[in-house]
Amino acid sequence: MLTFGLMEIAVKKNRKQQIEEKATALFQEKGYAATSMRDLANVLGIEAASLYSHIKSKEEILQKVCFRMADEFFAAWQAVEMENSSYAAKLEKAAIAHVKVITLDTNASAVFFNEWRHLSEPFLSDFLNMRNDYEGRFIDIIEKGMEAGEFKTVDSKFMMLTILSSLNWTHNWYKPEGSLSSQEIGKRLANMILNGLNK
Amino acid sequence: MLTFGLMEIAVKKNRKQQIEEKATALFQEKGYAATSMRDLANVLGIEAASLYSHIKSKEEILQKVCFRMADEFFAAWQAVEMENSSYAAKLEKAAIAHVKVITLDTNASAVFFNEWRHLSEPFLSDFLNMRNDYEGRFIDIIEKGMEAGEFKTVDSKFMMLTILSSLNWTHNWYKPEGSLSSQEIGKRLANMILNGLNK
DNA sequence: ATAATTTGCTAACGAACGTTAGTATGCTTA
DNA sequence: TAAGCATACTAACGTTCGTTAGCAAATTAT
Repeated sequence: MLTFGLMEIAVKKNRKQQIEEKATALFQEKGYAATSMRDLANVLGIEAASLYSHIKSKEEILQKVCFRMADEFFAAWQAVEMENSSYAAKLEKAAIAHVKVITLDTNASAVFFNEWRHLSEPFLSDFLNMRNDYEGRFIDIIEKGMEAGEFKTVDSKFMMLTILSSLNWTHNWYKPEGSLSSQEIGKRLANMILNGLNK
Repeated sequence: MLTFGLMEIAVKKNRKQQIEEKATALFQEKGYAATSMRDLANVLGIEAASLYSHIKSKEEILQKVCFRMADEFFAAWQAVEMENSSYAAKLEKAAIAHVKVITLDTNASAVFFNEWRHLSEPFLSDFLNMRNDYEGRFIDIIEKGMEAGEFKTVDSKFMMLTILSSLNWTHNWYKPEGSLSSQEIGKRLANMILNGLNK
C-alpha cells in the first residue's frame, strides 16, 4: 500500500520531531521536572535508553521548544512593524500576531511560558534577555501612544504586564475546534485592552 | 537574654509553619517537582529526615498552601457581596479583593496558581471544583452587568478568563516595597478592565 | 519531679532518575 | 553489493528521590 509506505518513511524521517512533540505534550501536562524519560519513552512505545539515539539530553528538548517559540514570537512581529496608522492599530496587530503564535501550538506555548526556568545557563540568561527585549517592544508602543495623546497616561510597564498576561493566558483555554478563530481572539483581546468592558 | 528566650520559643512553637513558609518559597522558585526535601531541609539548616517530625509528607505542604489560598480568595469575596451599587463597582471590589489576597503572599499565590496540578486525588478534584466555583462568581457579575445594560454584550467566559489572567499575573511582579499599594493596583486593573487604554 | 511534647540526629530503605555502553537489525544510498 | 544511517534493544551506571525506624536531647506541661 503506497500511502502506508509513505507514512512509514515520514514517521522514520521525523522520529526526532516526534519525540519533541510528545515531550512537549508531556511537559505541558505534568511539567518538565515531573516528566521522566521513561514516561516519554512509554508514550512512544520504546525504551527510555532508545531516546538517546535521537536526542542529546532531556534539557535539549526544552531548549528547542523554548527557543523555537521565541523565534516565532519575534518573527510574527514583522506584521506589527508594517502597521503605520495609529498606535491602537499597532497594538491590535501585535495582539493578533502574538495570539496567532500561541494558538498554532498551545502545548509548546505552555512549555515556553511555564517551564523556561528549568533551562540551565547560558540558555536561561539568553531566554530572559529575549523576553526582556520582546516586552520592551510592547512598552514602546504604549509609551509612543501616550506621547501621541492616543492612550491614557499610565504606567507603561504595568500596562504591558497586564496586556501580555491576557494575551498569554490564551494558551490555557484555546481549543482549535472552538468557535473563535485565532485572529478573532486577537481582535477581541485588543478591543478589550483598548476599550474595556464598559458600554 | 529575654528577647532571645522569646525568639527561641517563637521559633519552636512555629517550626511547622516555618517549614511551610520555606517550602512555599522553594516551590515558587524551582517548582514543586524540582524541589527536594533535602533542598528544603538545607534551607532550614536541618536534615531531610528531621522534616518528618513535623509534617506527614511533601504533598501535605502543597495541600496546605493550595487550600489555604483558596479559602482566602473565598473569604475576600465578602467585600464584593456588600457592594450594592453598580456591577462595575462590584467588579472593582472583586478585583481589589482578589489582588489583595495575592499581594499578601505572592509566593503562596505562585504555588496556588502554578503547582496545583501536582495534587493527588481527591485533592485535585476538590481544588478544580473550587476554582470553577470561584470563576463562576466572576462570570455572574459580568453576565448580570450585561443584562443590566451596563457592560458590552460579550462572551462572559472569555471575559472572565481575560480579567482573571490580568489579576492573577500580579503575583509575578508585585513587590511589597514597590510604590503601588495593593489597593491601588486593584483599582488600576479594574479601571483598565472597565475603560481600556484608549483616551 | 515527672511525663509529654518538640525537635533533631544517623542510618538506611526501595524506587526512580537521567544517562552511557555496546550491540543488533533493517532501510537507504552509493 | 557494500557502506552508512536510523532505530531500538538489554544491561547497567551512579545519583537522587521521598520516606521510615530508632534513638537522643531539650523544652514544656502537669
